[in-house]
Amino acid sequence: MPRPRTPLLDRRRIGTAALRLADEQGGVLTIPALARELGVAPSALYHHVSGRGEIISLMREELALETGPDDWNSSQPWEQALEEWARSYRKAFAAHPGAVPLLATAPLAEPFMHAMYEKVAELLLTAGFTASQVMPLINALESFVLGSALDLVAPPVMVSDVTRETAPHLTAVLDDTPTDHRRAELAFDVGLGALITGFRALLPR
Amino acid sequence: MPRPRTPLLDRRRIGTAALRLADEQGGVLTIPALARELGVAPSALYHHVSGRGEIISLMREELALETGPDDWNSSQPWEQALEEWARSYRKAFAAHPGAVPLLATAPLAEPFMHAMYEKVAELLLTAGFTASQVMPLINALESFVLGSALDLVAPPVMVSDVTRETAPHLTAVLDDTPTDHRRAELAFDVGLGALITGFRALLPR
DNA sequence: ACCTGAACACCGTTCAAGT
DNA sequence: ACCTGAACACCGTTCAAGT
Repeated sequence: MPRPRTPLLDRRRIGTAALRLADEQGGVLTIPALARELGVAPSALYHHVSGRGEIISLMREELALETGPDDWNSSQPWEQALEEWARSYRKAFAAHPGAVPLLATAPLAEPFMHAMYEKVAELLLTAGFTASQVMPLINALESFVLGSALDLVAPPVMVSDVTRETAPHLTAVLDDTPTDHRRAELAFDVGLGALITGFRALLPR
Repeated sequence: MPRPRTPLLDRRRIGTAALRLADEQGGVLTIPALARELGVAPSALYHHVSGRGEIISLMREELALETGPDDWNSSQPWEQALEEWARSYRKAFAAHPGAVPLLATAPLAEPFMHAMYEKVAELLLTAGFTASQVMPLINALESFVLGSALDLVAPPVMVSDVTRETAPHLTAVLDDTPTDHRRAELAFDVGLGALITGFRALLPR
């Protein structure tokens, strides 16, 4: 067990493996399991990261790499560009649903965030929003995307017999609501559309 | 150390203490610390709850009790009623910012959720939305509220010197954005207003 | 610089024993 | 029924030792 000629580990590989593992295990991520996955001793990880928290940061970096600021096209009407951004953002989470509870509790990590924000900020300023409007708009949309990511793994609302009696409107509504993955899709589509409509209403006409 | 004549513990007290403790400790909740807070041995907790997961459920129940379905008035124009609901929902989270990462990763717990949903479902049906529209609308708004709750404890975006050079639009925008708690408030206000405007646009006119 | 293996403090949970 | 104290498996992290 000497030092290998070529390193077994690097931060990128740790992030990738952690993301895959957490997804498979439904949000449970332990250092021993991660080390096993990577074929090293648990202590080896500490030569590359400062601890568990940083591993989760690496997972967000990995996620951001998969989205990438190039994943959406900002040279089109701002409504469509913004929608494309939000969809690509959420798509990254949807690719690792099991890991979402670990990832969606904070915005994506530093360098990527800046690249993303810069692009969106320019988009919205060009669209005619004021400087003081832009960041709230971005934050609001991001909150919606993170919340919607969590919604991907939310337990379905159950219609028991008591529900049927005590909550007739809810029951009627649930009867017209899909129970599979289309439930969260639908909610995201509706919310995203509404947000953009609402944003447009803020613009001088 | 016999059995006390009157029980030291019940689920309600456990939930309350856990919520307070997690808030103080910034999302860190351990069984030993909780037991110490309650003046009992850690093992005593297992006579009232099945484990750590259920304790977190109790915290959500406690939060829901603080909001309560009576905290907002549904007999007013649906826009205002819906806004009041969303605000009271988020206010509950804002009262325990430190605990948010533990709480916002799932919707509030069972019985309260149903009472809340029933009331909102009736509100939206009466407003003229179709049965198949209502649940997506509720889910979208809830995702936004949960995401906004997480935004309460999001790390602030830092404007370094490199940002200033590589991200001029972002820099300009951040210069016009508050850095204190009003940042998240503003984002919530803007997003909530936009969502409701967008919802209204879905109604037949 | 990079990995191993032993070691430590600590956590979540179980269970027999006590009233 | 409700609590204690001991016990167990397991986790995150540190560190000396090896190349």
